[in-house]
Amino acid sequence: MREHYRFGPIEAKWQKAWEDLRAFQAREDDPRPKFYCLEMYPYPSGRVHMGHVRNYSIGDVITRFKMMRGFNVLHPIGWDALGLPAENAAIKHGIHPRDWTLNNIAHMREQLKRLGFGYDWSREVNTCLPEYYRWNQWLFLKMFERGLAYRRKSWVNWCPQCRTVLANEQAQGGECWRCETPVVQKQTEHWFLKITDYAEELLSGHGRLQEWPEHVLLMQKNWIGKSTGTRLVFPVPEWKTEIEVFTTRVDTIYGATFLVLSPEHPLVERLLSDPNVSPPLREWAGRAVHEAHTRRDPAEIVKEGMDTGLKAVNPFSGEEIPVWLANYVLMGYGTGAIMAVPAHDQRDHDFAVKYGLPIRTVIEPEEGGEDRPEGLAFEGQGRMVNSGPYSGRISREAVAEMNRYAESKNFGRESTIYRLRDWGISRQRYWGTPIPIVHCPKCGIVGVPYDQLPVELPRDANLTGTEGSPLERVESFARTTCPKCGGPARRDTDTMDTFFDSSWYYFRYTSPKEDSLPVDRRAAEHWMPVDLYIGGVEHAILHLIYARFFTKVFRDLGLAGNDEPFPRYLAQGMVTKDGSAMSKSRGNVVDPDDTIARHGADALRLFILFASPPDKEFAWNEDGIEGCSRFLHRLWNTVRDCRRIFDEAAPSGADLQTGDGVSGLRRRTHRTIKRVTEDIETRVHLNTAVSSIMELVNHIRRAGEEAAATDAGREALREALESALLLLAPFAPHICEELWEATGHATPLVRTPWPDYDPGWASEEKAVIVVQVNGKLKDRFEIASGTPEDVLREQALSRPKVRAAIGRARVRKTVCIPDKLVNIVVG
RNA sequence: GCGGAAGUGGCGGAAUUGGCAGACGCGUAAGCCUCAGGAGCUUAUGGUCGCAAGACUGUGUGGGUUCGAGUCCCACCUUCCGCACCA
Repeated sequence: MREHYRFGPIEAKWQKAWEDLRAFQAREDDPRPKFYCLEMYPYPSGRVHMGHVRNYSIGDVITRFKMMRGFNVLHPIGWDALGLPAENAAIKHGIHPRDWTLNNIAHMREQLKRLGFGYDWSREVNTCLPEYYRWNQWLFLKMFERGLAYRRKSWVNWCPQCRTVLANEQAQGGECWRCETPVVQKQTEHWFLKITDYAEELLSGHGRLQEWPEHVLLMQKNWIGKSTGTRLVFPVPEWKTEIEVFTTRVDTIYGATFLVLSPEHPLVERLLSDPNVSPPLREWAGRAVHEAHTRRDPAEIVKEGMDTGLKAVNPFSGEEIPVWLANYVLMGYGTGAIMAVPAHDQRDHDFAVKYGLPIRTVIEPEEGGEDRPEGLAFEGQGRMVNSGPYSGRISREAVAEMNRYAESKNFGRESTIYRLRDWGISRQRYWGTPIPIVHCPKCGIVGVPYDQLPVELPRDANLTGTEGSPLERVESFARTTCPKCGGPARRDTDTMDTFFDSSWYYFRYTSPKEDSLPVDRRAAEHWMPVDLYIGGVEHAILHLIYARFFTKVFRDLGLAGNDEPFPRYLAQGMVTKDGSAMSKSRGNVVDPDDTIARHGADALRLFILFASPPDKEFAWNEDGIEGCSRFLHRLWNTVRDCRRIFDEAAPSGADLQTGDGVSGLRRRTHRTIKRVTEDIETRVHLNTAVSSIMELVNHIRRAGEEAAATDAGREALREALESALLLLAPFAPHICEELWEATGHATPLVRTPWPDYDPGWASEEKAVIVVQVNGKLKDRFEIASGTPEDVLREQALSRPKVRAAIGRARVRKTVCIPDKLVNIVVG
């Protein structure tokens, strides 16, 4: 072994060795229990960044740990290779998106290999290749057949910068999720996936996700936004039509003094088509529609509205009330129309006050509701008043009866609604999966037959970045014949949202070469579900909810048997530097390649795992990595020094049960094995696992000299040293392999089992008892573990310092906790 | 506004079940080694007071429960995150 630690050649050597060994290739016919460890696959932007390094380092520790623990581990990687940046690069630099993407992948693949991550590269998937995206098309057609994919005209979020339609989720806060440009509204036909069919199951499935962070479940729950109430119809006699509203407070209906429609409500179109409608109303409605979607800061939005002049009839009371339009009613939630109860809803109250509409109290607090604050609606439950036959009833109790009455009279029913909306997947871009649909003037919308898949992206699209869909202008692509009638027809020229790809890629890893179905059912049954999924919390809503949705669709299509893809999800924290996220715009990016060149992959991995727990933010700091680099050098030197000791007097397999200096080292070794095993296995607290390995190594250095004196000592030293290498191997695999080999092992570490600990050795022989007087620490003493309480008490009371602290005070009570402390209460 | 998470040394962070606060690492200081050091080794390192032994104090703030609270309860402050007129 060399005198000094040179990480460069060592890391290259072992990366090649693992590859030659096919150490990370997973096989279905392996009899050991399976473990599927998955990290979110990267977008091939060009370079691996620290967020990737962190994400994949965590996954690699789990992978290597589980392998050493005897599991058949599947640890795949691939590329989320379709999407906007490739196209923007093409426009900017004249490179074809395919070439740009494949070049980036080639470079990033090498970067990942240099980091020493143990992937099964034979399962690599790449979503921009037809071998992958043909299954997007296959899945789309299956969904189309089942009515899960459908086309409708709707207002869509349009990003003028990216020149594409965005899903609501991608336009949160009125800004494009990618470039933060304000989103505008357009009305077009496009494709939706009916995720709302699964709203209830996506919500109830949370019950099975106990191993998810609670806040992620909560975010999803809010996103799904289940709400139970009543649907009611208000007749509009003048137009011989009716307006349907949704309310959670049917008990307040006698206080409904007007109805409000969203400016986007379908009835508004009819209203405005009337030539007699007043110009101000027409103008206001048009403006409100536009503003409804370009809103920036919700706090700035002022409630505005106008009277339509129409009247509707309250189905319970028969009262005729005015119909208004107002900007505070959203078309996207419920029915797009509400009954306004100003006395019992703050928003309605504010609106009624502004426009002088009547406010009628119909609920009174059950006790002492005399001094209600001015200007505030009473939104609580209480006793019903002014409510016809229901007056005097308790509001909470009347709801069920009112629902039944509405249903019996056929003007309403109890109903559940969700905030979740169907997922718009059409994109007017080039670098995506073509939607496998043909538009025939005779037959209408026709799916491309399965035997004609994939519908391949044409290579020669003109990517200028100008308005409209690039595929629309590629005549050779767009012009086709109808699969049904054979007549001339046009292809759908939209491409799919790339979240479609990532919604099922984890299935594809289980059988990446399968060529008759998206996934081989037997392989899916073998590997699914993913046992641990690791990735950034920024995907807590979008990606994770879409993936859960797709898993349920796979199940319903008979492709797989699981309900949930990721029973355990670890939401990894952000990587920051100088107080903010690393980003090009802030200029605080640290390049992993530079760090590897300076300190090696092992030091980088070790540091990124050591500096904070995986689920917390990680603050980069240049000095910190030097500490880890120093630790690896120390480890190297320690092994080198110990080898000299072993060379001089080889361990003879002496009895490890004896020897005094030996037992301390042994206890520490076994305690460390226990601690590290539990930290990785149950808590995934990798930072504390690393620190206890550091402690063990530090201890070996101090104890080495003394231990070297006896046979038993040398044996204990060897045990400690080898344990340290085994425990550290998942974190810093290259140096550990090298040192493992240097200490005379023929089998590589990657094929060596994780060490077991002896519970007897892992427990303490002696306990330090803390003595408190009135809860204040006064003294401590060492005693054999398991010493009974009365002996502890006696010992504690006899200590001079304790006696001094007690003085002449009377001992009222003593509290004894075996192996821990004695607290003497005086006074 | 609603919901959630978190506040511990100069810094990143430990403290697994209510029981020694500050593990491990960084930084800092002194010393050793060295031709040299942005290398290595040793020691010290929450704060205040003290020559010292030691004493007091200390986990965002204020209360509470308890023999004992970083940990449990109540109120508040700050920061971060999510949602945001959701009927």
